[in-house]
Amino acid sequence: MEDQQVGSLRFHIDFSQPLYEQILDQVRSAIAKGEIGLGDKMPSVRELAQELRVNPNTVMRAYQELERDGLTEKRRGQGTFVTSSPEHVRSFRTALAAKYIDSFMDQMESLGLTWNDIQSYIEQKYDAEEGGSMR
Amino acid sequence: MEDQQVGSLRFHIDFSQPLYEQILDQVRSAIAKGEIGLGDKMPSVRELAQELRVNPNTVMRAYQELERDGLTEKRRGQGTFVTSSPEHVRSFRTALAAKYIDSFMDQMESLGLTWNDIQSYIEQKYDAEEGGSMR
DNA sequence: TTAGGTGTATTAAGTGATATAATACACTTA
DNA sequence: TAAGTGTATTATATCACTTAATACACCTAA
Repeated sequence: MEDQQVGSLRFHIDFSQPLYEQILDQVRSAIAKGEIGLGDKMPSVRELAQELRVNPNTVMRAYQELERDGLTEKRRGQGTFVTSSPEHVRSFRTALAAKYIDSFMDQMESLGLTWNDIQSYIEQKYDAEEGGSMR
Repeated sequence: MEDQQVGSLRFHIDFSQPLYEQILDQVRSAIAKGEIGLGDKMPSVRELAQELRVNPNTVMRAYQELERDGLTEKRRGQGTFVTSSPEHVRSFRTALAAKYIDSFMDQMESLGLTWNDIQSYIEQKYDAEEGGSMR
């Protein structure tokens, strides 16, 4: 699949998952990682839809979820903007991470794996170090 | 939701996910954790369908996937049995765990979390210890 | 004031995954 | 032979997802 750049946002869209979900995840990621700055203007619904060759309603769905998450704010007639509140980003990131981690731990438990099993695998595969990043 | 016991298998089925997927996951888990023994007979397609109040085709779909995974074997006219090969179970468990872990690490990376962030959260929440289990 | 860009809402339609239902067939065991 | 296996087929229904075509209220800049 091909990557697409729209403003400061990068997208890789395929058909493995719902389109609105991929848009949602990738914008979330960009905000969480600071690839798009606090207060920055997002692409308009119509523009992003056109760039990604997707229906405006599909982009809308992703944008509405982003606002519910507190990651964006809308200004009538002006557009959609990334929240200016670092706390909003931080708390959302924490909550989502917790959700992912809990779900992951349930999966591991269902396979009968211990925490040490997981650590072994990860440290071996990702070569994690004290204080290092994951890559 | 209510739990159901069918032979040595426990099920909790709800409507949060596809039915065949829940059946699949829960049988996998039972095999991986040894809750149902190697070589044991599984409930028949019709019996399990009746117990879970689900269509036989839905159980069939889960059973076919289990066989593709190498976790079960079918004997014509006799029924479906858990594989007698510990290696099959072990290799499947390893492969599935790797898939889960990789997907999880991608999620964490998308939120900009480091391996240490994850460790801190888990050790705090699950109170993991050296050599201990996850619960 | 006007023109064009915002987000939003509505209605209609199509597709695919999921699930149910009813039925039939080949095979094995007792 | 009878009953229990897995399997296959056909039809139907529902729901999530997506597209399409419009329309409306709001804001900004010319």
